[in-house]
Amino acid sequence: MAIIRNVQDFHPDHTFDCGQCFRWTREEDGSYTGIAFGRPVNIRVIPGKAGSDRPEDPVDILIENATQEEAETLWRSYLDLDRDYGRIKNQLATEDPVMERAIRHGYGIRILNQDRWETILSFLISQNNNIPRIRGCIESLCRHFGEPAGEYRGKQYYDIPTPERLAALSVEDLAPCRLGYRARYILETARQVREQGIGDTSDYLRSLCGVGEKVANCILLFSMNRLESFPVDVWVRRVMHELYGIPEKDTAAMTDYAAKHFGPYGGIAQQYLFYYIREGQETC
DNA sequence: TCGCAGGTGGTCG
DNA sequence: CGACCACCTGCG
Repeated sequence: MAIIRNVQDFHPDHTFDCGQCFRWTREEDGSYTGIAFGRPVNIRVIPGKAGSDRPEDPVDILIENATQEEAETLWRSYLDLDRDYGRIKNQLATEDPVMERAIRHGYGIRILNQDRWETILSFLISQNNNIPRIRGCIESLCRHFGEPAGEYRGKQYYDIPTPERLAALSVEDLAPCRLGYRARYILETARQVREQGIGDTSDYLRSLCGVGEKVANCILLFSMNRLESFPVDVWVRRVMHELYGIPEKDTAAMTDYAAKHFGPYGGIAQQYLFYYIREGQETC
């Protein structure tokens, strides 16, 4: 058991359920179990020194199945704990009552620093799909083709399958994962990554089969520290239309608005808005 | 039965 | 270019 003390602006519900990740599961006690760095862990928070539990009070983060050293070297960075979200939130909420409300809703959101290949696969699968099925597809892909990553709390975990492993498969091999037409995207992308390596630019991502503007922005934001990236999906489109008055189908105008008003933190703003608008739905 | 779900690629005009 | 539209699959 490891502990990271005195953390502000972090809430597991907000961070793990704001749509950026698909392999974390909420437990009965409000903690989350998931896997990264090839290691399943459970993460929960307890009140910090202050003892109360107002949103602005610091908490201690408990990480089960990790050493204290792993917590400091891996998980602190994964959870983006060294960034000053308080300052970013103030900046975003200034003269923006919509954003102020959204931030009050998801005050504990942090942008995870996820594995790039996992993020590519995840958001290839996410297109034209719903969240429960996305999670099922990824789970199935790992179970069928990923390396065992150990047992935890009575459940066997598996890593995300490597590009090399997937590149050697056929669409028939992937059929049990029920990926639909995305199976071809995954195979072609895996083969391109095997041939060319995994690139680190927006243009590279866009060159992958099945990666368009939205998915590329998700990959940049969730795994490459590009916090200005502003993925425009149907939900964000809805917010930008209903709450900011931008024409429903004008993606470019939404992107421009984000660049102008949210600047270097467009992606963080996107997560507050996404979490805010989706809360009203309660579909998943 | 049919539309829809965190889009993309292909095909028109 | 910009505006359609098909697309696997499973659920309501």
